[in-house]
Amino acid sequence: MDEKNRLKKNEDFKKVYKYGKSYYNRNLVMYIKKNGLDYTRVGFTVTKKIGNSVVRNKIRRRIKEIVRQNFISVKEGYDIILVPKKNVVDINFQELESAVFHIFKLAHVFKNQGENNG
RNA sequence: UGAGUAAGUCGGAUGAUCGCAUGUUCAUUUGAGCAUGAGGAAAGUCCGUGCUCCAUAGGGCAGGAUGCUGGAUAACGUCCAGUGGGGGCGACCCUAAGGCUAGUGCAACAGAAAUAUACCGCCUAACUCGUGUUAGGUAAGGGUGGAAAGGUGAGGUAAGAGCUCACCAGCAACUAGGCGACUAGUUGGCUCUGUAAACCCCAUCUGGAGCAAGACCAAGUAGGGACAUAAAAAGGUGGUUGCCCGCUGCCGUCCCAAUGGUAGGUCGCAUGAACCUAUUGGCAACGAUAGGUCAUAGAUAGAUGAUCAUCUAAAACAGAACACGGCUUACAGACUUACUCAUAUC
RNA sequence: CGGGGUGUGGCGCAGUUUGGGAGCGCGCGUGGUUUGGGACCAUGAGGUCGGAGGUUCAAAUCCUCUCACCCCGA
Repeated sequence: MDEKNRLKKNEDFKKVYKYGKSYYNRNLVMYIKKNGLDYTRVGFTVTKKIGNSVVRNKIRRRIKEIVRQNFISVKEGYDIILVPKKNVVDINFQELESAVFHIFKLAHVFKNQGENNG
């Protein structure tokens, strides 16, 4: 997972929020959109409702680590934004990992799954 | 041993695997090695500075801030040493603490009366058999209130009253000590309600905005920029934080595909009112001199995480965003030093 | 990062400037009216004035600290 695989520009975030499809479970919300490139970019949004800056940083780092470890099995050509919900504060790393896997399967972004046309 | 007061320190550690940011060396397409990598409050943004820009920051008014004294400091609403007041047996702690005797305002309800007074009461005189009525004196006692015109005691009086005296409190002047806040003493007249975190007065300070400040490079897009004061300088029309004075642009001409500048990028950006050691001035805050240290966070969707093992067990509050000096607020647990009181023993 | 505002019965608000009685509308309870309901009439309950401290005789109001929410600028 290189620097180019990070979603950074505010303009790109706005595009995904506006035109992308959304999936959710009890811990996460995911926005996804085809970007027309040959690689996938991932961004993270942790809102102020989650907690103070220490809590927000910890959650963002954990999600980033989960995505980094499993990035090799994600399909190319998508912009993805992950937004944690408030109950993420109370769950541990393994539960968060299974929540991320669950939402990736819902959106069909793993390489052994079918096409997502979002 | 128990209870307490003050000051200060730490605030998870070590190892292994994967991964991040910056710097540097080697390779120079990918990459590899090494070093470093959040706090005591980084927080709140409550003050003060540095730094940057503003075409008016100049003068005056208004507004704002501070408010016992002396000192420290780049500066402060901070700190130190004192003074007065308050609390504690004590160690010690708290203190927006200038001026209502410059002026104005306000003081509900209760109460007779709220800055002036006579409801009950006390006393005297007249009238009445008498309960009492009328006129006058009084501020001791009662009741109301946060506050009723010094307090306590004695003398005095028809009853009373600083009316007189003693002590105490307060005020003014003088003398002595202290740089000063103030303290001590003497004398005097004889007493003055509270509120300035009410307007206000006095003393001191005060231009505004803020690193998303601002400087440089510069796609797209768009026409833009420079100079001058000639007939008149009067006038008109704009700008200049609330107002006035004052200051200033335009009411002309010329030039240019370059100029200005958005997205984006580079800088600002970390060597600083820095830290350590020694000597030295000062009660202290703090300073002076000499030597030494510095890659020791510097991002821009924003770097510290995940798993395992051991200690003892998972640890509190909490994450730099230009920097610094303070204040305030949050904080599991552990520890150090000095002092006070009580009890017991020697 | 900077600037500004709000917090008062269950809900929406006034009162804060100039300190002394805590109020208004809707809603709620009870009674009346109606064959019954609505509307209407009468009456009643319900508030630590976001929290803590201070000034004052007295604080929703003045001052300081603090918490939550909302809006604006770049």
